[in-house]
Amino acid sequence: MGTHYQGTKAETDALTAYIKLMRAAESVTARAHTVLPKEITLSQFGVLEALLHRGPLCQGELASKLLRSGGNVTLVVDNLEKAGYVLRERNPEDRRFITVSLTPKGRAFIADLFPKVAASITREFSALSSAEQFTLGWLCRKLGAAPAADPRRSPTAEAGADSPSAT
Amino acid sequence: MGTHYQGTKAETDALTAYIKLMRAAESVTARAHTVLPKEITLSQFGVLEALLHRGPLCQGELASKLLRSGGNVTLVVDNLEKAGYVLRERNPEDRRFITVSLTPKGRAFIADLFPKVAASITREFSALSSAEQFTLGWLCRKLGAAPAADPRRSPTAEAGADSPSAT
DNA sequence: TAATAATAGTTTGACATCAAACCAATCATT
DNA sequence: AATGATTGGTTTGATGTCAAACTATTATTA
Repeated sequence: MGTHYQGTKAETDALTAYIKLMRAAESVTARAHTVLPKEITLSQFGVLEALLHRGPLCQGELASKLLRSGGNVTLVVDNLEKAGYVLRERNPEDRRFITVSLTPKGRAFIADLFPKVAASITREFSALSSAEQFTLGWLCRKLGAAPAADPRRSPTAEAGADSPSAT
Repeated sequence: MGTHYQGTKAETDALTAYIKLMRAAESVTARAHTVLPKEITLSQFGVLEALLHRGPLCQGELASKLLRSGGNVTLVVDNLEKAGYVLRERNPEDRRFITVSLTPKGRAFIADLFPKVAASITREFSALSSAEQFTLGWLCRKLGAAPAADPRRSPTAEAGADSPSAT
């Protein structure tokens, strides 16, 4: 999103902030990503991390935690299952649900890996002071939450879980 | 990235800020995305916008502006070419380069569309004051730029173009 | 109870994305 | 000029991603 565009001040301000937001998100993710071993992807990491910190979940819950479509979760869980990191079990109460849980192998793997990723992200954020990190989080929160006074928005990326201990 | 993880304060601070950063980037993009007509994708929009505001570019330049791999640009340009929005021309000076430019159809399309997307993003950012937008941009800039005192980083997402009128 | 929602997951088709292997053109060095 | 290295693009194979159509299961309701 360039600013070779002659709009109002409000527009150039917003676009300028937007491109920086996107660059920061992409850069930090790309750099944090480098600590992942090659046998796992970022999406797979996300699923394993959710299972580690929240316990077994059904696929719909995973989809809403990760802000991804159901079809996407089906595929990512497929790949994790093939790799032996997770287990699928039909819920006998309501056979529509499938509970996904970590295998011992998966648990050992993610329990070892997560602290490394956390350290990596912490290292990235050390470019900002604690107060700056807080300010950034606060501004992002306002931005992400904003229903933005407009109807007809995509359903995707609208489920909550944005507060501190909530992922 | 949850915070059901008991790490140091620096870690929980960084992770908390990180998840908010990612949520904000995803939410804003998803919502801004909804103004795109269904015949175009976000990636294709990115290429057209770059060509509109910077003129014809070769694929390598597009890749570095958009922080994408060369192979990716090849595909996205393929699809834009099929749709009749862009044109590929070998550079006669140096036949390794391929110059990508907008067709009249492509130019009319993106010239009409861009202001709508700009307005949409501006609407999203109206959740923040002008000063807050500036602060957010400044913090994101520090974060995105940060070489983070660590070697062995991925080459991807490292090419500059982060300042105001620079995309 | 039978017909009809609604819900959870899967499948499909199109596009995106990367890394790695590859090809073609140019440059560098001798 | 010939060899070798570099550079720009393409192809391939694996994964991710969505929306939309589909299946199976449960809930509603007539």
